Amino acid sequence: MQERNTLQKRIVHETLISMCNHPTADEVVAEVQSSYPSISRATVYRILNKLADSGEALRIRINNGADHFDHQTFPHYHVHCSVCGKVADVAMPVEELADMLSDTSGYKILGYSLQFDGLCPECMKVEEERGA
Amino acid sequence: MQERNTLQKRIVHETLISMCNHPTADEVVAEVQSSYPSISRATVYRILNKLADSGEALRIRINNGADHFDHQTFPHYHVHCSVCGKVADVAMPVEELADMLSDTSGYKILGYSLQFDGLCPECMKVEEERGA
DNA sequence: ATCCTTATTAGGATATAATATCAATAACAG
DNA sequence: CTGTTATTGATATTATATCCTAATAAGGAT
Repeated sequence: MQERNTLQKRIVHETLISMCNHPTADEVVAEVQSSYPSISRATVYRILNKLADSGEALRIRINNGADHFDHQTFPHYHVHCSVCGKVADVAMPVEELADMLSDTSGYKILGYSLQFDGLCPECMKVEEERGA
Repeated sequence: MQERNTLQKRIVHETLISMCNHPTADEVVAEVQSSYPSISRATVYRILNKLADSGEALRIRINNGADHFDHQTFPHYHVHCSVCGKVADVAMPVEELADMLSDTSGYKILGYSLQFDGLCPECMKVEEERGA
């Protein structure tokens, strides 16, 4: 048996979808528990991680703070306000985006960070050998 | 008096520059303390933050792990191996980079995350009012 | 060179975020 | 319905980073 459909998974995912402000894991916990007090923090964290790992949600890492989650999975980017911490969507091609953002969005862009995740050649080799 | 040139600042910055593996703050602490045991963790963290905030270093946030630092400040990006955790540089224009990376680098790209930091219009307003 | 002001530091305590542990629960295949 | 085992709840623990405070020292003024 591989994976089970539990009430908790459905509730956490639906709650995330209903929240449009790029909530942190703890904000999702609070929202879930407002309707289902018996669902534990560990469960919400576990399910959010699974959603992020499987590509059903995005995890957004912010300097000096908790991870935020986004149920929108189409390719897009995020702006994070250094003062109030709000996270907002950006839906544009990325080249020279920082400048465009400064010019057109009203944001004052101070910096950005792009990061790819995946397997390096060495680890892919190991994975293949384990699988074969 | 605005800012003071301390031995600690020089040592931390020089140590970061000498480390080419995108070290975490704790790795910088260990390296610094191997030569200067009296320099405290809090000091190294403070100085690394200051370097990142002033643009003299880059902070790279990684899912499920500590921040990494990079003394190279020219615009470039990073690949993070999900298995071994290594961080490597990417020096290419970013459009459709994920696909290019998969094809040419030997990495298997599973996802990426781009994030801008700055001030949102509301916070800029507040800042301006405070300054005026 | 010496004094003064105050930015900075050392070291430990504390805060915060996320994960590990493990017994109890419940999904679902047979 | 039953058995297997993935999943959960609750809490402990870890990991990462910051806060706090007295002591130190940078660098301007004398």
